[in-house]
Amino acid sequence: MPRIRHERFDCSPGCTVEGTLRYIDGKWKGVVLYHLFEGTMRFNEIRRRIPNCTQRMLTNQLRELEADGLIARKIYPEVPPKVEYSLTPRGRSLEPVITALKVWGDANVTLAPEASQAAA
Amino acid sequence: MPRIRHERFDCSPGCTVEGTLRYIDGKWKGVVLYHLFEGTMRFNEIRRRIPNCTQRMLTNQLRELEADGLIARKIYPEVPPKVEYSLTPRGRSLEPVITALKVWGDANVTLAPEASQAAA
DNA sequence: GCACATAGTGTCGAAAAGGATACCGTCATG
DNA sequence: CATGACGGTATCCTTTTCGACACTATGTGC
Repeated sequence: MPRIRHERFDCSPGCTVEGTLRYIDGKWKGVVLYHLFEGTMRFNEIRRRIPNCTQRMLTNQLRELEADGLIARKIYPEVPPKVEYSLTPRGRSLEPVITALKVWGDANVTLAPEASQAAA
Repeated sequence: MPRIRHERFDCSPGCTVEGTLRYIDGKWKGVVLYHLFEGTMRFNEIRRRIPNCTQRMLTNQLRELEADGLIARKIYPEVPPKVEYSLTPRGRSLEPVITALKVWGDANVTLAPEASQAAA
């Protein structure tokens, strides 16, 4: 998964903004991170909290977050399998960012867009 | 332009995070907003600040930001054409978000990714 | 007449992201 | 023996996004 979005971030002063975006961009990364702030969780625990996300997508997002060093994946060699996800310090340092996103969203985002124009 | 990303944001408590992301997601929106915090600007002024963004892309991003009510577009009926872009109050309210993104980015984003692994 | 600047638009095509679905191995339960 | 839970993969296909490039209109300067 390329995950490029921008080749470099020194083109312009505001480019580090895009740089950060690179990490949380991905359809479910924001929510995943948000939930992980609550604490360590197992795969299906996260899954249940994000019902609209398919298993494949969740796996994808978790893998990318892991590759970016934002979350840690701990496998317990048991049966049935048990895998726990938690934030790394780097991931935890994103908390103010996610919080800012959430605060703005709570104030400005219409929860169900269709409701406002579903008068068709 | 669909710009959906998520159908609704009430599926899970963290979903407003994705809701906010919907507005600033788009390859150059973060930078565009960032630059507009400095003040009103003309089209080519913005363009010069984001050299890697093509004209068509910039137009696109500006149109989407406008449609989302984050920026205002003022056309002066002159020749040669003159169009000014500025933030709306709603757009300005995103400032803490963009700032949070920038702060984290400044601290955590490697400016030129290839430099760190271009040892090929 | 030609090129340049402004602020775009239109079309095309490639690449990436996302979704649906089916499948894997193992153990416990019924 | 069949089923379900766990934590995934593999494959296929569609949608979305991005980038390149050409083209528009008008007025000015040469």
